[in-house]
Amino acid sequence: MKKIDILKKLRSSGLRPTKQRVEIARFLFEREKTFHFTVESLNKFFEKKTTSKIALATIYNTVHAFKNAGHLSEVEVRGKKTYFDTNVSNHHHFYDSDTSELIDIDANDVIIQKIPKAPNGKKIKNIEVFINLKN
Amino acid sequence: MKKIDILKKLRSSGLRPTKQRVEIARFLFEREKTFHFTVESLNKFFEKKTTSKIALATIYNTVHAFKNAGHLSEVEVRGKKTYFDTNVSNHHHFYDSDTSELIDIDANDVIIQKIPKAPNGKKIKNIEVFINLKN
DNA sequence: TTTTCACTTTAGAATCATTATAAACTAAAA
DNA sequence: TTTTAGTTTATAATGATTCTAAAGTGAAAA
Repeated sequence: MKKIDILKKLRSSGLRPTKQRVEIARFLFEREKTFHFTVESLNKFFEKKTTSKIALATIYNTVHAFKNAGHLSEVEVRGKKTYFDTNVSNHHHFYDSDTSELIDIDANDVIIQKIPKAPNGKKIKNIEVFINLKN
Repeated sequence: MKKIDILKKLRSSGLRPTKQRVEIARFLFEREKTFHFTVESLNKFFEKKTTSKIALATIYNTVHAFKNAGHLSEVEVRGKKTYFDTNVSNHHHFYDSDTSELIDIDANDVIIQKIPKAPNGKKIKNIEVFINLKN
């Protein structure tokens, strides 16, 4: 992902490109593959990089702005922490509760044949398939 | 559900049948249909019944014992509160984020035709289909 | 029956993730 | 420059959950 795209992501999220936000955005989006993270894991990463300490509140704010702009999705995982995904396309997940690891499943790798119709005046927004793993 | 079954549920969860636990168990299991609840909703119910006030910690302990014994399941819902379900059979859910309401979907009403195979030495424990609703 | 002892309940404290706050900081525009 | 709106930050507040320690309860032994 090019620098200009990073700036575009920030602008489209209503965020000025400050030093902290650019760092967060680069860490999230300058990679080959999409990935999953929690605010805690992001925070740990920036704590290790002694060059740049970013306040927890800034990480929360920035991540939420990206999420609201549609640049991040939130994954349905039982538990305390919120998992985010830089893959915002429609897709599904494996979840390994032993390692707390999420693995993406491409939307094309799941075909659902039969689905009940939505109740009383409601419509289906989206369908998430969650496959729990064991050893 | 008969009284003896209530006692059975308690015993099989490793719980002595105390007054508080019997009350909780009866509220959860003495009904025609299964239902969803949170610890908060249970607590509110017992607060209203002025005859019997049950400490929050007791509710948490009892609910967890039932869950560990397999008499309750925990539903995958994004958000702070934990949702429990007295339906412990394999099934799926609609979720209405407007009302925070969960609706059961019978396992037979969802047919999945294609599924990716589990990664590296892992097996599939179970599959949860979660259908988000909108208006 | 009384005693014992393990199990329970309870209120309140502690914890953990997250959100809010308010003061100090930054930077673009007037 | 000065202004002004937007930012970062440390810390406080919140809310769900878990822990703790003291007081309560009850089944079974003596």
